[in-house]
Amino acid sequence: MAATLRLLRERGIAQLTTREVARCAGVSEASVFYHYRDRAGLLAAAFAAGLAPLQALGEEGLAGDDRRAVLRRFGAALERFLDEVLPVLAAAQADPRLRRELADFLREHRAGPHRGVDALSRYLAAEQAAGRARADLDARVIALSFIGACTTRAMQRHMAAPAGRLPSLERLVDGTDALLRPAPSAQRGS
Amino acid sequence: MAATLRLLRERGIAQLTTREVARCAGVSEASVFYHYRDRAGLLAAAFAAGLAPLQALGEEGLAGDDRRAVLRRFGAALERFLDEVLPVLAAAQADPRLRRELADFLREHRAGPHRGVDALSRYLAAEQAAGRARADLDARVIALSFIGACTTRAMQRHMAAPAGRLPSLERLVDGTDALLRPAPSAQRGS
DNA sequence: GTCTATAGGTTGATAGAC
DNA sequence: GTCTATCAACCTATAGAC
Repeated sequence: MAATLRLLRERGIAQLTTREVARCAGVSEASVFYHYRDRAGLLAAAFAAGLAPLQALGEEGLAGDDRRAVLRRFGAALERFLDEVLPVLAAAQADPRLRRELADFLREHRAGPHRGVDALSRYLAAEQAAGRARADLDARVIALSFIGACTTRAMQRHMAAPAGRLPSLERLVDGTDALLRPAPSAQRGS
Repeated sequence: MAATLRLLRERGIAQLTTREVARCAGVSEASVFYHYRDRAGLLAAAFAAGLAPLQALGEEGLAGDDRRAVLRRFGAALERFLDEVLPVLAAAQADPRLRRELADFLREHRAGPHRGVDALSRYLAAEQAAGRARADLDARVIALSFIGACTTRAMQRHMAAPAGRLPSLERLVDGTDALLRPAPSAQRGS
């Protein structure tokens, strides 16, 4: 399975043949079929293993006094996570059957982008409730925007496009923190 | 070529065989090889055609009096564009050779997420210069965040995940417009 | 330029010994 | 459970007629 995920991430799904997996794992091809029944079973297991981090990415780290530190930690964890998972998600788009299996998996585990949005927007709403963030902003929209920015950065990296032309994570964190800060007038008026 | 792109988007790259393309286009398989030399040539041509919208998506529509209308138009165009292009980008991840070709294509045409970020942030900077948007915000960060949000929405749609759980485009536009508005104090102070 | 026919190679999967 | 040997199907690509 380790060999399968490695091949899937490094070479893509096209070269992920049962032969290559067996060779890379140092076993015979028949062993692969004995354990996973057929290629579809192997891929299903690989997807379940490759997407396991989906559930692990909870709201851990989404707490702390320094909001910029919280955003930085969350953004960095999200991007690390996407670097691992994006290749697997992309591979599932190669075949309609795999696509359906992925959709079922996401539905069954209630996974998807909205999970991160929910978690982050809860944190932002708490910041608003505590008076540390502008209360007139839409927390879910900010959460989606921040997560979307991290996702776009990870995608650009994954496509090996010319890097360094998108704002850095540090700049993204600073900019997001800035727009959350209550307006000076509101602070004076309290 | 139309048949190729249709198969690529609907069934994924795994089932994109020269046989199926020929059958779907109503020609013989040999014709495919006559025109595109080999399967790699066919795929290269399909990528060039499928990614053509990358250049078309300029800053058109990024002007107008009503900022919310501008954002709505830009966001809708971007999501339509992504619905077409994401399947092609995903397919390129199936094979290392295709991946390199895609990276070269993006480099050569200076395409990539940063293009949209540049265009949108120019518009936002103009809004700031005109005093219609908070001048203390990082325009490039806002642009990346808005584009990232649209991208994440398109990705969720593309993965056939349970829809409707992310903020709508309308809500995203309203929320982004809101955080851009100058603070009341700044308006009074002028 | 388009076709039919076919070669050559790769892949998924099975049989059967150990 | 793991191996070797093998098969049947499929896919890319070419040859040659029209």
